[in-house]
Amino acid sequence: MVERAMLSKGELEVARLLWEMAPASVRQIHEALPAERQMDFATVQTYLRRLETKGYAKSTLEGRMRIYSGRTKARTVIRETVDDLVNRLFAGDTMPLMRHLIEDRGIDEKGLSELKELLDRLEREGAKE
Amino acid sequence: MVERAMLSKGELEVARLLWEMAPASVRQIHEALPAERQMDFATVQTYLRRLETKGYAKSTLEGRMRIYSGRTKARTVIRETVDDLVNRLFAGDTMPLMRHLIEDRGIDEKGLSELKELLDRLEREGAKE
DNA sequence: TTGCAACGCGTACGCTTGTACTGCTAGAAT
DNA sequence: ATTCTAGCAGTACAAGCGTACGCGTTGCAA
Repeated sequence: MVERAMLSKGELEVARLLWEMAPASVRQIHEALPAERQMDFATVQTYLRRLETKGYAKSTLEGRMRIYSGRTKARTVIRETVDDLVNRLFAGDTMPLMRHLIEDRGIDEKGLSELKELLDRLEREGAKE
Repeated sequence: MVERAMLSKGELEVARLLWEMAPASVRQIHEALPAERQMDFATVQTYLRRLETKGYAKSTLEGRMRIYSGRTKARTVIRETVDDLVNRLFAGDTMPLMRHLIEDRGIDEKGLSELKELLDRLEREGAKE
């Protein structure tokens, strides 16, 4: 596994859109940003360039437009990011985060049943070590 | 709610220890750092100072030692931090994070049953809106 | 009583991040 | 042919962050 520099908060936001939409032009990503998250076109450009520099994205010129797509799986980045958070905020223990998510943020009906299902399945398979 | 500057990753680590141990001296926090997380004494000092500046901690001089304790509840900071992560990485949707935690990180027997209990309780109370 | 070890406090400094401007260019419009 | 437009690449730059040195001080050991 290549050692990649960790993504900053801003980069993460852009990366998420990239995973969702890739391949995508700068403009597409820029337009996909949530309205309240106002950000300059050029800023998005910079983020994408940095993502590429750090090895998280690749791009090609399509005519005069640069088209980006991801080069690292979302899942990998998510794992790394969440791991880092859990380490720093909970000394590596997942449960407090889980508790927080469920108790403090609350989940809706659908989430609730999905979770229960997930847990049941895990139980049947035997909990991971 | 006072507008506090967000905590950086490093600050979070120190803040966590502070919540656990407060009231605590710089040295106590420094020693409580996990062995592999090598960090200079002076660095811990700086973090604590910054935590205080940002309004997350308060301190008093006890003889020649500065004793710190938290001034914001852990729960609040955790909420803000996790919210931020969820927003950036999952567009504000909690479920993917939950799924990730359960499926990709795996949980042990104990966690599994605790979670199930939690969910059952929630279900009885009626899922949150 | 002299010196050292421990501590706080101020300061430093290079790196990263957030945010954006500028100059250049190629295609579109007039 | 000339001007407008949209996009890229490069550059900028202040604020924040990670990390730590060094000075002045003080309680304790010798």
